[in-house]
Amino acid sequence: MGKQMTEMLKGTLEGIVLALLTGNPAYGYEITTLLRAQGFPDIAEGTVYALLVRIEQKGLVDVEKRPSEKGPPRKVYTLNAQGTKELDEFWNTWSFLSERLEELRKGGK
Amino acid sequence: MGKQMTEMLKGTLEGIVLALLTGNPAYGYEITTLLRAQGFPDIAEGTVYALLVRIEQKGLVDVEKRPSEKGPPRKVYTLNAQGTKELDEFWNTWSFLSERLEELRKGGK
DNA sequence: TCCACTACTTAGCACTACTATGTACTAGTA
DNA sequence: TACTAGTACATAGTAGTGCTAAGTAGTGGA
Repeated sequence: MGKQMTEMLKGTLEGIVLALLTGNPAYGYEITTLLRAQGFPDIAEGTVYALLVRIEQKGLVDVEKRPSEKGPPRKVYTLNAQGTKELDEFWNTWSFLSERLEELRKGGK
Repeated sequence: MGKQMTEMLKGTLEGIVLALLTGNPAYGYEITTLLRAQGFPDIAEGTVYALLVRIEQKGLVDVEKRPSEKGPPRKVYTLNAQGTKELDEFWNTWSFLSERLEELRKGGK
C-alpha cells in the first residue's frame, strides 16, 4: 500500500469498519475480505484484528462466538448503540475535513 | 482537538499544508495562523514546525530565510516541482478514499 | 522591568497501520 | 499417512505522525 494511503487510513479505517458493520454483523476474516473487495486490496489481516480488539474494548460492538463449518470459531461483531454514536461522530468529523479539503482543492486558500 | 480529528489528520495535514503553499509561499507561524483561521483552531504550533521540517527533508519545498520586522527571521517555504508532484498524488489518494467513504455513507455496504 | 506577540525548535508521548509470525481447525489429495 | 490450501484469529515489534510541553530569540509597549 502506498505510504500516503497508509497514513490517511489512520483514523478513517475504524470509521470504515463501523460503517461496514451497520445493520450487517460480521466477523474479522469476513471484514478483511470485504475491505479487500472494496478497493483496499492490501489491508493487512493483522490490522483488522487489532482494530476489532480496539473497538471491542471501547465498547462499540457486541461480540458473539459462532462455530464455523471451516476452521476455528468466528467472532461475530455487531454494532451497538455506542458504536452507532461513534459512527455518527465519525461522519461529522469526516464531513468537516472533507469540506475543508474540497475548498482547498478549489483554490479556496 | 477531538481524538477522531487528530487521527484523521494523520496523512491529510501534510496535504493540507502543501495545498496551502501552492502559488503562495509562507512561513511556519503564518501557516499555523492560516490553519487556525480555516477551521483547525487547535492545531499545535509544534505539529506544524515538525511537519515543515519533514517536507523540507523530503525535498518537497524550497526554503529561504527572511528577516522579520518582529522577532526572529522567518523561514519561507515554497512548493517546488517535487512538492507539486507529491500534492498531485495526495489528491489522487484523497479522491479514492473520499469516493469509497461516500459510497459507504450511502449504504453501499 | 515585565508582558505580549512574533517566530522557530525539540524531546517525549500516544495512537494506529504494517510486518511477520504463530496457532488452530477442516477438507482435499497424493 | 502426510501434505497442502483455505478458513479464522492473535500478537510482538516497527514506523510514521500529531500532540504536549518546554525552551530560545527578537521586538515593542505598559
